[in-house]
Amino acid sequence: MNIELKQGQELANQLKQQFLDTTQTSKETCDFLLTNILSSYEKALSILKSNHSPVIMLNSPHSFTSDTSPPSDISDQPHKNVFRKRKAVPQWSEQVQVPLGTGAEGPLADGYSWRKYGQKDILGANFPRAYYRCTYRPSQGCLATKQVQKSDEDSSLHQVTYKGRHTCKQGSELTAGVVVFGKEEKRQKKGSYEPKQEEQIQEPKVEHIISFGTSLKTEEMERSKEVERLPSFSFPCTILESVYKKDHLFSEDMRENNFIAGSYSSYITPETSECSYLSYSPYHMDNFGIAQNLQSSESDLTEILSAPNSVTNSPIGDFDISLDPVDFDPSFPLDILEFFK
DNA sequence: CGAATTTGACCCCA
DNA sequence: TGGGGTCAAATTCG
Repeated sequence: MNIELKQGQELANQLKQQFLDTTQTSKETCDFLLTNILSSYEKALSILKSNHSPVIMLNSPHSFTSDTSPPSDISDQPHKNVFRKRKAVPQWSEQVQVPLGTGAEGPLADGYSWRKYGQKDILGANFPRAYYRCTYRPSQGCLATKQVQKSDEDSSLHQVTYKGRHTCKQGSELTAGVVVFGKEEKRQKKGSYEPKQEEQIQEPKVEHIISFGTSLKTEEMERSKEVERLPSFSFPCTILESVYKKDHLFSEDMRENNFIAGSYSSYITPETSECSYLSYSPYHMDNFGIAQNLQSSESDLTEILSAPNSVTNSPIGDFDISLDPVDFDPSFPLDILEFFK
């Protein structure tokens, strides 16, 4: 796997050089490089995938709606600058699939310490929804929260909705690859739906997890409700797309609080044309050696990438622009260059 | 014994 | 008014 990744890195570097010298960049060259990069990643990730890693499936990009967004958000304020600061709490959701028979019956840690503060039976849902907030909320004022709800259809599937960003500095000095599999449910109380695995797993944070993409995340942060609800938004099959659940939003002010969205490696399988799969496997990613400090790098990138938006007033359009010139496969992680920093 | 979880009550808003 | 989200006292864990 390391070989494949190394190769991908090399190819990405070549591609980077091509970008730097756009006058001599041929479409064929880029195409070739990208094809090989994708191939390398596909191989590497398939290895990961077969390693009993929990799989995170981001929600289908085609299900964008505005369930939780005020319907009047656009229509009522059509002339407002879409990039105005919004105080909406950034929120997004993921579907976390936990492999059976691994001892991990619940959603695995996402790199943060969470403390459960409530559980609620949800109308129409077979399983209750659990509410978590950052463990360090009292001490550091971190307002990040998440909700976890088991899927009705597949009990191994958990819908995880994150709200807010972590502003805390968690105990991230733990050894990489902390294995939480096998942590047994100790309590057998009735009504205890949420496996304990969910809690107090202080993963080494994103530094040990392949980044989902700095540039991608930045774009996410540039998004507003209005943008997401534009009907013309139709990325065919991208990680970007799948990140944005229909009824959840990314607020542009996410960057202000060092929000981390890229905690998972991502890839698209050839067979998967409608959704993205994120292999969330911090336990097997030690070999990547990719230590990204997203919290420190994203603000700069945000500045860079947000520039076009301010001109075109169309983040979506900017996406296209950023992809088209090089015939980017939309499923290809946009942050490939950052990926190998 | 401090920290985390449970769980019924309470609050808010559509 | 009811459903979803949060609070906080009681309970359990380590």
